[in-house]
Amino acid sequence: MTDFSKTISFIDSIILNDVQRSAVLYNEGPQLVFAGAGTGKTRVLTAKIAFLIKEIGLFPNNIFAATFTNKAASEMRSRVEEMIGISCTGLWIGTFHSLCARILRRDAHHLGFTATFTIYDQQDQLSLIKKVMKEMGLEERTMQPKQVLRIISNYKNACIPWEELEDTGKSYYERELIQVYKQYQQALGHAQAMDFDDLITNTVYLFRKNVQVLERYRKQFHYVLVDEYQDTNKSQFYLVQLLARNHHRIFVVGDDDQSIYSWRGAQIENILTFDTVFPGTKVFKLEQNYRSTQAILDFANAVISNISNRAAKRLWTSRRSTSEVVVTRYRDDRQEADGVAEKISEYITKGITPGSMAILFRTNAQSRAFEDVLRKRNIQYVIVGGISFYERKEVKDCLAYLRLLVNPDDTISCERILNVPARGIGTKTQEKLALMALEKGVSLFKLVVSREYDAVGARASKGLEEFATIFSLLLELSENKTPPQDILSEMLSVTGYVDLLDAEDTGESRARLENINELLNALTIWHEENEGRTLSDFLEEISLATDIDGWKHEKDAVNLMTLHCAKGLEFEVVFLVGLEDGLIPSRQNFEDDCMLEEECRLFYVGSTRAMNTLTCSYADTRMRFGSIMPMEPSRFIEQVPPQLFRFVDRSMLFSQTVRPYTERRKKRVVVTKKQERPARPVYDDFNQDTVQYRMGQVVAHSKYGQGKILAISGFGPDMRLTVLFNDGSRKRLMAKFANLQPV
DNA sequence: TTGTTTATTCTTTTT
DNA sequence: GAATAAACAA
Repeated sequence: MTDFSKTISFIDSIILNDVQRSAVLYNEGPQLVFAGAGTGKTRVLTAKIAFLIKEIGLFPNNIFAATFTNKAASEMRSRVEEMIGISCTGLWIGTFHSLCARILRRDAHHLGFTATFTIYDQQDQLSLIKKVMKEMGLEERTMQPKQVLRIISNYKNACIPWEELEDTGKSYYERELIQVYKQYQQALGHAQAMDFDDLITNTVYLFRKNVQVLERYRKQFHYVLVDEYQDTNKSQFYLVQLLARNHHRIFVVGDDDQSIYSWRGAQIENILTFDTVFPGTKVFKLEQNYRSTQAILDFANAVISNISNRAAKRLWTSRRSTSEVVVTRYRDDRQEADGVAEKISEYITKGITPGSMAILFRTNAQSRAFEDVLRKRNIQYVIVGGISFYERKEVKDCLAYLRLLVNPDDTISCERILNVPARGIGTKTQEKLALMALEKGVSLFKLVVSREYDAVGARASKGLEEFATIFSLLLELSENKTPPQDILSEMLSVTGYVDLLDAEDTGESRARLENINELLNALTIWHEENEGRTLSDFLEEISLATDIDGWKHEKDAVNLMTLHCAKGLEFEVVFLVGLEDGLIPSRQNFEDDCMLEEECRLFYVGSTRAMNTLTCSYADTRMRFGSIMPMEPSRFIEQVPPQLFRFVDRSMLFSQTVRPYTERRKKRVVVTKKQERPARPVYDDFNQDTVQYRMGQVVAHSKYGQGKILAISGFGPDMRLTVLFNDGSRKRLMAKFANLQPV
């Protein structure tokens, strides 16, 4: 055993429990740390890195640490720096994608790529696959591009190149698919582009193909650490194995109960069979939860207990419960949103910071109802994730211009902006140009800029000339090392992009201009903070940004995000909403037991985000796909013993209110499994002092006389009634002051 | 070729 | 209900 007695004082300065401490100090070989939710995983990982540098004497750049988000990476980096008081700029910490991009920028020339290759996001991938399929004459009807992309992604995640698949296709369909895969990869190559999967797989291919390169990195990385190991896929596993196979200095942390990314190729087996791949693995189990109260943990444990194949563990806590878990039934999604918002404002009044509360949902589409109702109540909120800033049309247009300056082979970007803003280069001209480019063996962009294209129509010819002129100006600026924000603003004025939006002058166009301004600001700030780095670095950074990366925990804003996005976070108060069959578990996963289990784990992940208060809810009906759908409570809720939560039924509060969809509701009542529902409605203490009203009801007012209720909005103390009185006047009244008497 | 309208699919989840 | 594709007029 190595003697670390002299190190005790350093490690003691970090608060660790016994298991955490021994996991940090162990230095005899491969380590697998099972870290349940809220057990201080990040702390262990950070302490481990600090220990390796400070006590084992590794240099920061000897360490390869893969985290799940860039945000986690930069936080860990600064925590390590705090612990050891040494700058850790050399530390290789980041997502697998960022780390691989870094390797590939340096070494992808061995694979025939330039150092400035472009990273294609999902939109770009889709455009490219559609183009490839069109060239092959495949109908989108027979093969859905998205589906094709998913299959290709699966191949890549398993590190199976198309070369291995050629001539193995059993059916016509399969053979065509493999051809698409081949064409797609070759198109990526021609465009000097890689998609997200390529970043990992190409790194693996590089290491497999080129032993010298692999050896160089093996020598550099004395230690490999992986966070969220349960969410790694096969290619990531190969990568880790290639780096650590010889020295076995590997440390992985994860929790099989929180594996929620199998649809992205993640293999839960990676963590469950780790000790057979790395013999002599020492397993550590972190089971003390520091986050949640007993009630929340009991609830979560009950949720996860329905899963068959899991590593044995039992979370415990010493935190006594302050409140019970509540499950609320609502009539529809709007009432749910309103109920949650109402609770939130109650908590705010009690002095709980909005920033310590979160609303978690299964799909991004669910956020809208909450946004509306929070805005109405003047409660600040942030949506974490969702439609990324960098995915907006106008932003992507700008980025496409910049990308072309860095990578003239990037055909997808070129096609995107060749006619944006419109300059008379229509689809027909573009098709002609594509053909010419193919014949001459140059990229579309090079063809146009060098003006080597043959005759085209007069209008198109003028447009192309304009495009070429614009770019010769921009390229010149770029070569003269003009700051990127200046290049961009030059492009915006010379193309007339801004003028067009200015002229439009609608709410939408103004929002777009604002986004463009924000992009200019972001570029300026980045340029100031990253002296010496190139435009290519900026473009990479934003392509690989994770949803959570841009999120700064604001004190005054309630957080809205998907369950996936919430992984690794914690909040004092959590609202888990939309707990209905079809949503969670998602309808698409009904058929597959493995996927159903994953949905269950997702529910578990959501529940364990809560520190003090957990409120779950579901609705009887919900607006989906533009129409109202009847919903059933999630089967996962029904699997939890009823004594572990308090059931509150608010669905009967008003017989009819916002939407009069009586027919659907009648139908729905028949379908209801009455016995399986927790008994009779238990009315929340919420509404005791308000009177029940319904639409169409005839009421009397002390001053205005008799009238009929036309509409009801809000509820509880905020309920407002629109009443048509017999004298023909229409009044909007606060229910609690109006004192209306039923007639 | 461009800008309108209409039809259709779509929602899981993300690097 | 929104975003995209197809269909159509100018």
